[in-house]
Parts: sequence; C-alpha cells; structure tokens
Amino acid sequence: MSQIDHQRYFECDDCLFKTISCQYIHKDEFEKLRVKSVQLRYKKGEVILKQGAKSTHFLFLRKGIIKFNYEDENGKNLILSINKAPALIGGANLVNAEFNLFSVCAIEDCEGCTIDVSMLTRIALGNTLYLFKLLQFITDVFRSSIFNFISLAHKQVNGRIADILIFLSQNIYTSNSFVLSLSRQEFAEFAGCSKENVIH
Amino acid sequence: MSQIDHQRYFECDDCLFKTISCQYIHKDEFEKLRVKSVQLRYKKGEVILKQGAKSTHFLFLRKGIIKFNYEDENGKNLILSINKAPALIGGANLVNAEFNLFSVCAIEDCEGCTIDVSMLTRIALGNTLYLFKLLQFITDVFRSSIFNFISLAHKQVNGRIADILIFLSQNIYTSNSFVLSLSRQEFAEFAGCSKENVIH
DNA sequence: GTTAAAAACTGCATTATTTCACCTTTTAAT
DNA sequence: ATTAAAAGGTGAAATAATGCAGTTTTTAAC
Repeated sequence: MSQIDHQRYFECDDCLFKTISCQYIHKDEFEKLRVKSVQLRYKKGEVILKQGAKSTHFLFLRKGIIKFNYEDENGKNLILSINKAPALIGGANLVNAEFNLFSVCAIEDCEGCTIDVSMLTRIALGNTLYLFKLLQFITDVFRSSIFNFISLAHKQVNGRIADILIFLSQNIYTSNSFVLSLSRQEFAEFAGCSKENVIH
Repeated sequence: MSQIDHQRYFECDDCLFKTISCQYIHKDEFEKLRVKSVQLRYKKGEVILKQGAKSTHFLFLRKGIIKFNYEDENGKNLILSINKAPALIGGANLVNAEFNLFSVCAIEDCEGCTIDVSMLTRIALGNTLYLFKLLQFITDVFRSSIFNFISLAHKQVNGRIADILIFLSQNIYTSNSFVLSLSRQEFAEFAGCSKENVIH
C-alpha cells in the first residue's frame, strides 16, 4: 500500500527553503519535513489561506505574488500587503498560534509547498539558530508592509497611490516598468480609496 | 572599588519580567541580566528610544504608557501605536538587529529597566522555550497595532477617531472613562488628520 | 499674581474625495 | 459569432477634510 501520490511540479533540490534549512538542520531532518509537504499550484485569484481558518501548515511560496486580504465586518475587502516569492506565508502562527487574521490570495499564478507547522516547530525548538532564521523570514514579510501603512495612514490619495506604485516597482516587480496584475478595484482596496479615484 | 551605584526605584522581586524569565531560565542566569540592568524613570514626553539610533538595550516597561513615533522626511510626526506596561520595548531588534525604525516616547510617566541585548540574546539562544516566550512578548506589541492600521487606512476621519477612542478605552486605559493624556495635536498624529478635525 | 507661551477651539474658504449615473472596452461563456 | 458580465473609464454634484486666521482657555515661568 502506498500513500497518496501527490502531483510533483518541481524538484526539491534547488529549493531555497531546503538550501537555507540545510544550513542549520541535517538533511535527514529536512527529509521529515519534505515527506509531509505537498506541492501546490494556485491560479491568479485563488485563496491560499482563508481568514478565520485555523491553518495546520505554512506555505513556502516558491514563485508568484500574493496579497494579504482582510474582509471587514461589512464584507469590504482591504489589501494589507503584497509580497512576492520567496516567502514563508502563515508564519505568524509559529509564534502565536491562532486563527488566520487575514486571507492570503494569489494575485499572479503561484507555486509553493505546504510545510507542517507542528513538525517544523518541533525541529526549530531543537535548533535555535534555525528558529532565529525562520523568524527573520517571517518578520521580513511584516517589515516590508510597515512603510505602506505609514503612507496609507498619513498621506492623501495621490501620495498613497504614488507610494504604492513605487513600492510595487521597487519591492515586487523590481523594474521601472511592469504589467500591473491588480485590478483598479484591488488597487483601490490597497490604497484605501474609491476605484474612481485610482482611475482619474 | 565598586561599580557605579545606580538609583533604585523599585524592587526586582515582584518584577513580571523576572517572574516570567525565571519560569524558563535559572535564577543565577537571570542575575547576570539583572546586574547589567539599570532602573530608569521617564517623565511624560521624554524619549525612551530614538529613531535612527542603534540601541544596545531593550527596555522592560514596568509602568506607564508609551507611543511609537515616526518622524518623516519633512519632520512631520506620526504616531504608529500606543502601548502600556508591561511591555518589552525595542524587541524587534532581537530578531533583526538594525537601527531603531521609530522613536519610543513616554506619554505618561513611566518606569522600567534596561536589558542588555547581547546578554539576553546569548541566554535566549541557549533556551528555546524562553526565546519563544520573548518573541510572543515582542510580537504582542506589534499585533495590537494591526487593527489600528486597518482602521486608519480604510475609514474616514470620524471612524478613525472613534476607533482610536475605543482602542484607548479597551486596550490602554481599560475603562469606559479616562483622562486623555494625548494632546489634540498628538491625537491628530495618531488618527492621521488635522488637529482641527479632532476638535470639531 | 502677572505674564508669556502653548494648547484648545471656532468658522469659513479652499481643496480633496466619494458617490452616482452612465458609457465603453475587454473577457468569458454558449 | 453573439451575448452577458466584468472591468475600465468619465463628469459632475454632494460630502468630507484641510488650512488659515483669529479668539479663548489653560499651563508654566518668574
């Protein structure tokens, strides 16, 4: 009897998460994580982690761009942050395991693989330097969004839109020209303004 | 020859930081932290950590209320978050040691004591559960500010002001009525609007 | 207690932003 | 290829927010 065979889209050998992990933990230890992990592909728009759900795994995002989305009590969507691969998604739960505060959605086609939280926690607790490294990864996702918040909270719409374009150019697309994969509606949800305002 | 005698304002025996620490590390280990620490008092308005400076210590805030302040390139002040004791201030540097991104200022009289970062890091690296606990403390400071950001970025001024009042009532003063220790100017810096708008 | 400075407050003109009604273009489905 | 639905876009009226100029009140200093 074999376990369910999962679709394999890419090789683990050139995976950044593996490379970094194996600087701290033994290959055999990493193998325990690997056999529990599942490779996944997400189409643009798909939900990767659902707000309110309890997640049993992280996602190591190997390729693609994602948004952190918060749906408020009136059903209004707000984009909190946008991040690109490589990133460790859902990591906030490592430190403070609760329900997902936000949804994570693909805004471009993504691929990555799940990582079992309890297994990773067990390994990290036995290796402080690895734990430290993971925490840096996790806080990076957060850190990059702080200056967005500052701009959003304290500038007018023009400045917010400009700052978002600069942010996308420098941090996400790393290019002066890029094809925007956000709709005007999504852009407005990120900038905190009406969609008409984005267009004008 | 004795070392400089520092002023002592309060006893360490009933300190929450000591109590929590000693659940994870040995008393003798804690003593190494204690002898390096200095008790400090801050008056309302005083700067505890300075934006841009490299800090060699955390502050365990034992009593009082503080604000995280960001001064932008035009010299405009923005309040990012308000927190009360007990809290571990400057902790972001544990994971990702850099210069302080923000200033921390007392908005009511505060007391606390310094904690040597390198010593604490050394101890925490030898005790993962303690490290975990510290990280929870540190991320708490952050977590509490997320919903402020959501409100700030995506509501109008009335809603922002209302949300801040609710936040202060529930999270800081934990009372339905309180004496506001922020000036209207500071309130405006927190709400991201003009001071006239706070008054109207 | 007097005085100066800072903070609180007010009304109003100017500017910014949202909302609405409507039109055009693109995308996806049959 | 046709059609429906979604996204992109526009202008103009209504609403919201800022910035200014000025008055009153509170606070701190001598």
